[in-house]
Amino acid sequence: MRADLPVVVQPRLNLEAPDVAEAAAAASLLGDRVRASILRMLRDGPHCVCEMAAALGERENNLSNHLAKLRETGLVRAIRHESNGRFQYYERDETAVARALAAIQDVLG
Amino acid sequence: MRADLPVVVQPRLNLEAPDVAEAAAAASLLGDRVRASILRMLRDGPHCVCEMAAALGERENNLSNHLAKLRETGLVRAIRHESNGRFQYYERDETAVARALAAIQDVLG
DNA sequence: TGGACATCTCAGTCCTTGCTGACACATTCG
DNA sequence: CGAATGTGTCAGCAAGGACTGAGATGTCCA
Repeated sequence: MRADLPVVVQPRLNLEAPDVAEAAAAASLLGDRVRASILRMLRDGPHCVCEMAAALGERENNLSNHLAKLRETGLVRAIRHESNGRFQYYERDETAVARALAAIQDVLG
Repeated sequence: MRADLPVVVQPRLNLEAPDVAEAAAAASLLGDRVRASILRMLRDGPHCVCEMAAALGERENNLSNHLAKLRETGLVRAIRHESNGRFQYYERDETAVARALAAIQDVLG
């Protein structure tokens, strides 16, 4: 099912550039295996840094770097464990994640 | 509306790494402004290289490089214009695009 | 309080990747 | 055919980003 090609011989030069800044920024974050894994794991609920580091076979400080980027863009936030403040838990900001997905959907959908 | 934190004091080390390879690969392509713009513009129908290059303010060979990457991963395909073979038109492979979106949706959804 | 543990920060290094420039190839038109 | 135009390819360069190592901070427990 292929759309018909335009019948013009001259290319249409009035095509305008779409605004994909938000989608590209979100996709850029998702483009890294570690960050994509983090967001996928946090889909099922909060996890602490050491849990995710162990699951991914990455060092804790490396994961902390990636979490910082996700934190700066608002996709995740850090929360303290009530009974054990030593572990740093993270959870997704579902509103921000939904916005990111919507931006990507506008490009691909 | 925040999910309750696990009551365990010890971190759960049995967490397994999710498979995000396809999502990360797709997002990596989308993470570039030029490629994201291409996919967005092609959403509304085929366009030739010079049209998109003009719209984005990019050189044609640069666009050709990006189109090559999208072609290699199957997201777009090249088609010839019937009445003017000088212009190279591109269209999306909607099946491949839908797969890419589904992979990303599995991570963010 | 001191030690162990979990995390954060940051500079340095290395690798990846986007852009450019030059050239090759194909198609159209005079 | 030869010139002009549109596109593809590729090496080289430069900028960006991921990973590491060392040190600092904060929390729990003996």
